[in-house]
Amino acid sequence: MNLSPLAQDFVLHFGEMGSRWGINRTVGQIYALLFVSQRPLNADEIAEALAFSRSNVSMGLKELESWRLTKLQHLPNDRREYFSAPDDVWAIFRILAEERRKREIDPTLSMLRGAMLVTPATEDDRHAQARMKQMHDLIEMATLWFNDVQRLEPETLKQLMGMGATVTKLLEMKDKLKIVTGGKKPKTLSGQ
Amino acid sequence: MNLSPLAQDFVLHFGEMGSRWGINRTVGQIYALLFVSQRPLNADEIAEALAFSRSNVSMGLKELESWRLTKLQHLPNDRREYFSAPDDVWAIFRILAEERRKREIDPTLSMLRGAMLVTPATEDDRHAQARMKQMHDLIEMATLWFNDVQRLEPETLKQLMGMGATVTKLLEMKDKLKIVTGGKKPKTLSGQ
DNA sequence: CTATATTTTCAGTAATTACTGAAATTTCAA
DNA sequence: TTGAAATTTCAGTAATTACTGAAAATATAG
Repeated sequence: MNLSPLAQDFVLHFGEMGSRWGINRTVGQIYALLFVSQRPLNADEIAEALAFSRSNVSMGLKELESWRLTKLQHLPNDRREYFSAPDDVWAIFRILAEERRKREIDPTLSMLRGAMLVTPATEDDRHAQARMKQMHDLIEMATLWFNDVQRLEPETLKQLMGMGATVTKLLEMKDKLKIVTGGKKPKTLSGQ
Repeated sequence: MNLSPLAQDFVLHFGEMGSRWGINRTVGQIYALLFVSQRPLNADEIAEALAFSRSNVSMGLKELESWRLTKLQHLPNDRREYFSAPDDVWAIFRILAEERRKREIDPTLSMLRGAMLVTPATEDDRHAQARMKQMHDLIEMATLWFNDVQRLEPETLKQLMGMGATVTKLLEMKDKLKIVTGGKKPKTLSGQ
């Protein structure tokens, strides 16, 4: 199994990035390889193509599996397991984002929630707690929003993103629409 | 300088998270300390409060400075530099997101752009390149969107996020509004 | 069942990243 | 200027994270 320069570049890059994305190099390369491969690969093929030890590949695949980033299948007259990447290109980014939320956001949110419950003893603590509350509210809002967005269909998400900067225009429109429907007077937007 | 349990918890937690957020433990703790502190602190005070070496604090502050996450000031009759965190709570998240984009997205995007220029030699390469294009288009769209959103005023952003799941409803509204501006009477909105 | 192919686990080691202390540099009052 | 206070740099070391190879466990054909 020798990779073309095109595939090799992609795989190596994904490996380097992997460590920045919170998955390690091995996992990144394995995913990249499966992502561009036209046919499912077994663990030995992966180990050979990437020059990793068999055990490393095993661990990497296990991690990808736990994130549902592999599809597993068997070929006729072959006991070995064959792996491929899901067709959906969003999959990897959804998973990376989701894992990050779990590791990087949720613990902070719950720490801050705990801090909100403390009765501050000193003036310093009162100030500290007020600052933490600012941060808490911000993160909570962002998290709720993220949850909502994450549930959107890829197609809707695409549409939403495709609107790009017009998102502010939409906000304005929202207010205009309130006028039309006889609702409250809209606040002026501070949008630049 | 001894920290209250409340502040201590926050600072230690931010330190642990720091390494997950792409800033290191030292930098995380220093920022957290400045964030909750009511008054500016000098480097020695920071080193003492966090039990880090003076040099480590120096490097950490330099990094925070490079990200504009500190305000620097001087006190009367004191040569030392005093540091505090910007009031804006968004600041840290904006910076973290921006740094990540630079480190984690942009290099991938340019690698993929390069791959798009190659003329595929084999059927395997044709397939690999098609997959890469899918990924490229997705990342490019997300990046453009991110750039747009990043430029929004905190107030507008807050409003946008506050809408949460209704974001889909907004998409619907967009279509309805077309009807409105086209002269037809609007339907009642189901927006919660 | 038994033998063998396949996969997984894990202790040890390698590679990476973070931190310290000593020395060098900068700043500024006198 | 000068020299003491303040800050920064950096080589060496500590701590963390990733990888390997050997051994154990699991699965399946006969």
